[in-house]
Amino acid sequence: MAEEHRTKQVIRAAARRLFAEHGYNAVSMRDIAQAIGKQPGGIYNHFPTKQSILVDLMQENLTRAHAAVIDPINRSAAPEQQLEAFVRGHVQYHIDNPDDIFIAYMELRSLDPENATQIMAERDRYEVALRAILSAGLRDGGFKLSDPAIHARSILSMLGGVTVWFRETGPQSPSDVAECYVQAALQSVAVPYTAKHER
Amino acid sequence: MAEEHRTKQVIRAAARRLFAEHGYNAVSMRDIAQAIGKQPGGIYNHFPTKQSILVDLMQENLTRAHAAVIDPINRSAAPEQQLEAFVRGHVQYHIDNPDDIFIAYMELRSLDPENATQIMAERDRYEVALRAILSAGLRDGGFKLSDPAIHARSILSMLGGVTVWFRETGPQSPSDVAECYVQAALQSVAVPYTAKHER
DNA sequence: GTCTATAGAGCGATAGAC
DNA sequence: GTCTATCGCTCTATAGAC
Repeated sequence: MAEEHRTKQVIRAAARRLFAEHGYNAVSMRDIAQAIGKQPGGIYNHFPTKQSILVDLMQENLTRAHAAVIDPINRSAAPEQQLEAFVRGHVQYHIDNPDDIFIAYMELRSLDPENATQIMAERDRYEVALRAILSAGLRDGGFKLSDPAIHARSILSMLGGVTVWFRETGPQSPSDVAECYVQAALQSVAVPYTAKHER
Repeated sequence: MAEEHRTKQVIRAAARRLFAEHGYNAVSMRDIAQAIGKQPGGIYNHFPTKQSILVDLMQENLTRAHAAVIDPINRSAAPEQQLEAFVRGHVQYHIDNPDDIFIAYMELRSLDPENATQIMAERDRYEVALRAILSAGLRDGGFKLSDPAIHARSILSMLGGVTVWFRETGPQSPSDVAECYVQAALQSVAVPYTAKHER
């Protein structure tokens, strides 16, 4: 990967923080310029439009999330273990990248139509990966669920909430939080009245 | 006056729809005026500022949600039944009022500080009600959970996701969705967590 | 109570010096 | 690549006719 200009990275960092805190529409190019100690016009040497900054941040986030959560999952392991790995990685990524996650959830509607289509297509790849795990568990009898698509969205919705309140809580460590969600996710698809699987 | 009241309600309905669709900051007074077939200046005969429209919508939503979900719960019933009633009412209210719910989640940061404090205080009353149910279930042994505060937020986060995707799904009826969430919520507090050893 | 008209401020984006 | 300066536009809110 080519080394990118330092100023561009500084702009990214400032925009990420400001977009997450105030929302894309509430942040002006002047705000970003002030945050990095430069003049507003200079930003256009690195990004052609304000919208392009948002698209850049969202694309980079999706690429990193897929690499951090989906790619490491052992696709030949049992579905229960795959789901546990997914939940753990997902929660950890959310905790490690709260601003990117917040932007991803909140600013889809701030994208121009063509950009929104592209970002949502990339986003779908993430949900498809979870759905594949649930479908595998449904086929081999390890999971009990009515519809993999519904449960995939239910789990993602539940997991998505972690960034809403994690910063507000005090003594819970990231692994505590991940443990709580792993339990909830596995239970939500668990087969009742069966012996616990061996570990 | 009846005429005044009617116009104010029309403004509310238009603002609710537009704020939910595009976000508070992306909607102008001109947009609202155009949506109701009036001129922008006339809106100020009914609301002193644009912000006051948002506050009005959020307050009304919280009042209605509390009346529809919390108030009907039988506080002398078993915690399991109270939790089920809460989840069912909560999901139903979300399905019935998607725009209000979306605004409540997305536009807290668009509020001026004093308005945000007031709205969040009212919001807390809702979470406190759920926490009381979980604590009651913890005391009488019906629930097994580590921390009512954590599980209350976990459940609310999970339930909050329903409006994100419910419109996108096809054949599921509201009662199907409520059933799915009732099961997930009850399971998340009804099964004891068995700590797993580190590998 | 709704209209027309506009004030005053802030916006994204551009031009050109250096 | 950053600066100064500014264009053209949109915004919230107000003033005053009717």
